[in-house]
Amino acid sequence: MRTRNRAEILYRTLLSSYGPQGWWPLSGKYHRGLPKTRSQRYEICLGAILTQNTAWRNVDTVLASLRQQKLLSPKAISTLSEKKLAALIRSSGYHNQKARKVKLFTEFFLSLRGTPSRADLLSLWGVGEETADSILLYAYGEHVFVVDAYTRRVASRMGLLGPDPSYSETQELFSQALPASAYNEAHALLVEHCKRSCRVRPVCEGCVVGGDCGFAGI
DNA sequence: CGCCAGGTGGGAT
DNA sequence: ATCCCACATGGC
Repeated sequence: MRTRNRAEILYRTLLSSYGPQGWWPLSGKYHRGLPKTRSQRYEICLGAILTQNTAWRNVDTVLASLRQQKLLSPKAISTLSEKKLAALIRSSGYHNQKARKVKLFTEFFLSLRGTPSRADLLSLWGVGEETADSILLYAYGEHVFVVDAYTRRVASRMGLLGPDPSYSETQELFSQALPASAYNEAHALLVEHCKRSCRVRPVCEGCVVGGDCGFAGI
């Protein structure tokens, strides 16, 4: 299908233009490949929750601060009260809700053996589709394509999908267009692309996608 | 200073 | 199923 082909071309264009992104970012550095330790895995999960509708910069501040206070571990978090935790993660926004989410997730994480199922993740209060898929892909190396607001924006503006595409149809498009080994990199590249060019108020000048996007821009 | 950021859950339609 | 809204801080 032509749409699939264009999605694949988009990925190749972004990769050759921006280079490999080396995701998931951990506090203070970037991490390539699967997390090596349980601690890194936990940090990725925490970041996935804290970054919900929030700029990564604000999340990074929180993670670095938790790390410095030796609180960046499931056991340490589990000993904190929800109120204490909320104060510690304040600058990531929605801190009251997120404190509850993190507490619930942490209990889940401590009881985990091996890789969680998507359904188990989704059953947790505060874990929706994007967060579940981010955790599966970046913390556990499962071959799941992560859809976020950026992914939908690009796909929609390029005419790969209609306006306001659903999570599942967006996921299906990219899942079928790309090899599973590229899911990790593709998501990271789409984020980078939207930060540089495909913003809410698009900066079409200098956009690497150029002619393959019919979006009029501003 | 208003806009925007790697969403989610709950309630109404 | 699909809208609509609350949730909150920080940087540009």
